[in-house]
Amino acid sequence: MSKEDRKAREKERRRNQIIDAAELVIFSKSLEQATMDEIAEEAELSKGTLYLYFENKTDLYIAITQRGSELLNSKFAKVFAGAHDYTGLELVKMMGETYLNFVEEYPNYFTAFMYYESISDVEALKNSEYAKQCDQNRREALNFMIRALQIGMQDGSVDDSYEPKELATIIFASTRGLTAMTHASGRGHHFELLDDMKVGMSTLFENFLNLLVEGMASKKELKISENSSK
Amino acid sequence: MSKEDRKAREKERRRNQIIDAAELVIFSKSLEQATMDEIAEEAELSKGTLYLYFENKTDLYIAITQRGSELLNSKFAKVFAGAHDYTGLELVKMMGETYLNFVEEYPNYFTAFMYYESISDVEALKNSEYAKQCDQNRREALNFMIRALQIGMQDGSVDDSYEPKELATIIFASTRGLTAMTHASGRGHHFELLDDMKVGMSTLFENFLNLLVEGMASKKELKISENSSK
DNA sequence: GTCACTTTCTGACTGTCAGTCATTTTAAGT
DNA sequence: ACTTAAAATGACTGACAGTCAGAAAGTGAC
Repeated sequence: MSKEDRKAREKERRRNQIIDAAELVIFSKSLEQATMDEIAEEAELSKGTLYLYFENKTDLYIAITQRGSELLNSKFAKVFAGAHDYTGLELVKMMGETYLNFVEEYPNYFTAFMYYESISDVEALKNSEYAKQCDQNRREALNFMIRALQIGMQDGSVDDSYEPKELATIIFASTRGLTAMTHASGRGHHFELLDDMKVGMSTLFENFLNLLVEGMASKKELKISENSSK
Repeated sequence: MSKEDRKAREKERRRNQIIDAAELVIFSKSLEQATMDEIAEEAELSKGTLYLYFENKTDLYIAITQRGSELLNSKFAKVFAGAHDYTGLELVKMMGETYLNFVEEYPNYFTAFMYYESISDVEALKNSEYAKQCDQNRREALNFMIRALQIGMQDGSVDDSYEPKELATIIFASTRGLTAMTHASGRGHHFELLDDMKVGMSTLFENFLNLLVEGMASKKELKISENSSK
């Protein structure tokens, strides 16, 4: 049925055209200051049309968020494409770095992530197809991390007394906290902690990873040496 | 000048009365769904009056955020009130637990924190006196953590090869990431990771702290035993 | 090429709500 | 009681998200 196929493709194109326009307008100002009329004009469509493709303004912004999460996951996937040459622990570090680079390269997508997470009106999420995909993508990202940890536990680089899922969640959540800070201080936003201390974000992040790695690295050799000294 | 004092106090009382009402209304719904008219009615004042005390709706919500940050800091202060009996490392852990408890006890304040951090319109922040206080409170919270670390470096419980400020920032940011996840999964919000894995948040958090602690604990004895085994 | 029918698009319109401001009310001072 | 200053009011405005009746474009049959 190339007929319905083509139609579906065209619909998809329109959708993307709208999201493109929305990114342009919203990223140049902010969600609150951007209006649907502006976005419609940028997309060279009428406002009414936007509502044929998106439930409402929030839904449209979540579609942008979804794009961002897709992009981030593709970066993670790339890391894993060359996974053979690295230990699991190295993969974990690389994922962390990938995350940080993403935030620095696409701060606007990260702003969208932050907004998405701050949505307190749960109903608004339930009605959004894009929100479901965002969540799905997050699960997928977490699975990457779980895989990295499992590899690490196999090759002995990661302490296998942790539950991989649990450890992955911890690493993910804490890394997100770090990146959120990077993001905040990257603009004139909020308390400029990093300006106060004369420490670059990359140094900070490196230390963070070291801290984590130190905590999760396999303790086997150390344990042996500990015992042997007693 | 007890005259101006009293006036100032009354003004402060009005202000609090409005914030009380705003909390009641906004917490029961959400920021978007709450209207200024409702808040005014709840406060038994007219809408116009709200604007004598707050720049705009966002500013009012930031005032709530500020309250929350004040409350959180008071909890941190309590931890330090009994600091003598604990090592620096223990204090760090206790601060983490305090944070987690706060999120569980006052999820609405944490929602406000999340919103505050997601504000992408920087101008809106610049105009808010409350925003400045929020930032100030954050700095203060960070100082608590720095002090805990310094104590730890003194008593030998914390690895002193780190820069205290830097380490404090890392711990804070990553802990925030964890608490944000706790918060999200505490409601029907977003991907219910924690439901998937049959792991309680408190267990997860405990492991997180262990991981951090493991990484930042003083390595001196270990290093000695490592050397002695070679 | 035209008619019938469906799908897509339009933009004027509506309702809601944040924020304003001329006017009133209350308080304080003399 | 009168004056002046400060605080509070609520009707009003402007802006904007979201709607919907009707126009336009596309499709296919004859």
